Amino acid sequence: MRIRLDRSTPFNLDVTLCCGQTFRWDKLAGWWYGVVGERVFKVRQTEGFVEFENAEAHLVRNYFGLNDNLNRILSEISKDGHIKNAVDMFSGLRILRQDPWECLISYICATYKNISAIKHMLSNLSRRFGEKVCLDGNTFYTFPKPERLAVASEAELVECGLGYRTKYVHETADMVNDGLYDFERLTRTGYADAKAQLLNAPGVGPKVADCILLFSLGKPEAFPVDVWMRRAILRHYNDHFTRKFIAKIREKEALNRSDYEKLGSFGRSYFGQFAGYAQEYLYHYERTIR
DNA sequence: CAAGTGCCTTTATC
DNA sequence: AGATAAAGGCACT
Repeated sequence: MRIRLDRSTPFNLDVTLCCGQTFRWDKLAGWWYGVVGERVFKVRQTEGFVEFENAEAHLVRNYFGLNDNLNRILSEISKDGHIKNAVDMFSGLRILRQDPWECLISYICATYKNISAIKHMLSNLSRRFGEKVCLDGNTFYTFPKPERLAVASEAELVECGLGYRTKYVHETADMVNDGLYDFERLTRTGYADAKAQLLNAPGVGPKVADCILLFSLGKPEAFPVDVWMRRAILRHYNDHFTRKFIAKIREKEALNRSDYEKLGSFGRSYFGQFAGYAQEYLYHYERTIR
């Protein structure tokens, strides 16, 4: 099965899966394999097409954000030379629509870790607590259900390499298992309200919440600011802030909540309703070019 | 090869 | 309010 990609639907599968928004895809013999829900999606990009197996076209379109009008989004965020450069370089990078539960746990785990370590942790969690699914002779695992992580012992979670994140994951799994989060409803809730609700979960601060909102809850205005984005802002957008503020965030190890929100609202007011796309292009640029 | 640094931060405490 | 320290452990240099 395949989806045609014409000039009005730019897409770059490799960049989309490698840019650090998702952690459980593998490229084997020219095909990307990733578990989406209960199923292993098998996907590759060829001239003019996205080809896929073991999935349905509407699910592929939804997961890879192919319903978003990327040309319109890119022209809307292209406010200056720097972002235009990043957009030209990685054009076709799309924001995925990931599973909110998996995204929530993934980004709780992601705090203060590098991407390879995050992949390692999530792979451990899935292998130990998920369901085995095979395709083309390769073994994959679904992401563990909330009820499974809720009954896991903390010792088991520590063995997956979660470290101090263990109790956050465990308690958040409890909350989700108890029905405290209706992700379906959160996708229909406004950005600020949905964010406030996510912040009630342990291990979820403003940055983690923004990642969940952007990558799984369909809030393209979310503008996560991690160390790379802070660098990008210091390097290319410091004239949008006072000298004093820039000096402060240059020196400090960690951003406090109000400084974080200042940077986030800059992103939203400067780049507009698709600030999250701008963030992902700038983030990827900063990580690959630097 | 050892040791140091950094990592898509949050929370507790003062 | 705002600053500071502590919290795994792995990958990279």
